[in-house]
Amino acid sequence: MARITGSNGERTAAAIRQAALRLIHERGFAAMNLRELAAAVGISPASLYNHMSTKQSLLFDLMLEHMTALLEQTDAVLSAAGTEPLARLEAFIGHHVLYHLERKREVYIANFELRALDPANAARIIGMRHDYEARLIDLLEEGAATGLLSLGDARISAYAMLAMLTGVCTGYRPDGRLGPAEIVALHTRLALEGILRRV
Amino acid sequence: MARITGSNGERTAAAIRQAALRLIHERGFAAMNLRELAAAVGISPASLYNHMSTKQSLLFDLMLEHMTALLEQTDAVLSAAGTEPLARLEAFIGHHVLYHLERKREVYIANFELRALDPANAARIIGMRHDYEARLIDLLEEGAATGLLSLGDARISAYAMLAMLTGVCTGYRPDGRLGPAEIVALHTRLALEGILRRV
DNA sequence: CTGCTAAACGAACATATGTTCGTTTATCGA
DNA sequence: TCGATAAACGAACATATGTTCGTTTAGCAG
Repeated sequence: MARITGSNGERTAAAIRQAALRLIHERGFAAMNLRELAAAVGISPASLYNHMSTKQSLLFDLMLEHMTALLEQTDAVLSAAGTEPLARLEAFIGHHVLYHLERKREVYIANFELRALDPANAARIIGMRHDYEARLIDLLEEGAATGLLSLGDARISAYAMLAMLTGVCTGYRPDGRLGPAEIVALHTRLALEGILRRV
Repeated sequence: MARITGSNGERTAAAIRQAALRLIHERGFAAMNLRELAAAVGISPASLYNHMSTKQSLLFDLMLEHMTALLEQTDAVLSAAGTEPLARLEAFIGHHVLYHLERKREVYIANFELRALDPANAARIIGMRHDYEARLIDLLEEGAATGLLSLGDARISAYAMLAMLTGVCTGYRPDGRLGPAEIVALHTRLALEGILRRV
């Protein structure tokens, strides 16, 4: 066979990325094979290489796109949130939850397939993750400095919050009992106030 | 070659389990190959099969042992904690964190390699996980019923707490800044009271 | 129209990987 | 002491998998 009528590079590349997200999320990167990916896209395994250089670079590109978008969106949201510490913190939490609900596959992959990356690629993604964590740590320290927050340790608190806010999205189903807005509200309150009744 | 002087089935089986825990944790189940596992144990790939039936059953056995221990220990701890809701909840949290610090590899594997299990095996592990989650949900509802806790939703709160308490252990280093006791204390407080200053 | 490039294909290669087989020898109960 | 069993080995098998190659044809700029 040869080139297919109506074929379009951009469209195929996007289809590959979408299918790869789904398959890596379902099976894991190592367990996903390129024949299966090609079949999901509807092309032959060889044709994948018209749109990517290696399996490894496919994974890296997916992660890089995700981390870039996450950082950019976060900065935009914080800029729009003004200067009041509590508002900024709530803006961060709200955006984090919504983003993680919306792009749960990217998030899952970026969190759990780091070990599948070459060391150099992994270092780059880890660096971006640290940048993201630093945003929250700064917010917490800001809040502690103004007396708004009471932290045992800003870094530990940040990690715990991120673990909670991220982990919960893993179980999210779009057709579930709760909508995104309710999930944001519940988790904002959990993070800020815990579960103990205020007296 | 043939049987090695001093060889002992129990010892080799234990060494396989330990090495498998390490390798699966480092690389993921699909990315761990049996030649590497055998080399880590110091035997030939073929010899692995004197101690396990398939690669799949090795994974399942590791997960089953972990979930069984987790459930048994939890029940023991709760039995010892008496009847006071807050004490029981703190006992659960304390045990959860300590167990997850101590056996972080098992925990990580049980959480993230479910998809590598055969459907029947996965169903069994998922059932045990639900049992575990039910313990916490019960504790939260107990606490809410007595007015101790103020929950938006017991199930969501339970998932969020577990995500936080489990996720944080992923980053734990035995040689780190904080000891287990401090980590327990910080996270108990985070879960119960959040980060907002009490007024 | 025409030719260059993009985008697809089938086929094959080299290697990796789970597993089995036949064999060998240490261990241990009778 | 002796035989059954346990526990190891090297070698091989069948298959899976990432990737490359040469070829073919659609799309599009000139």
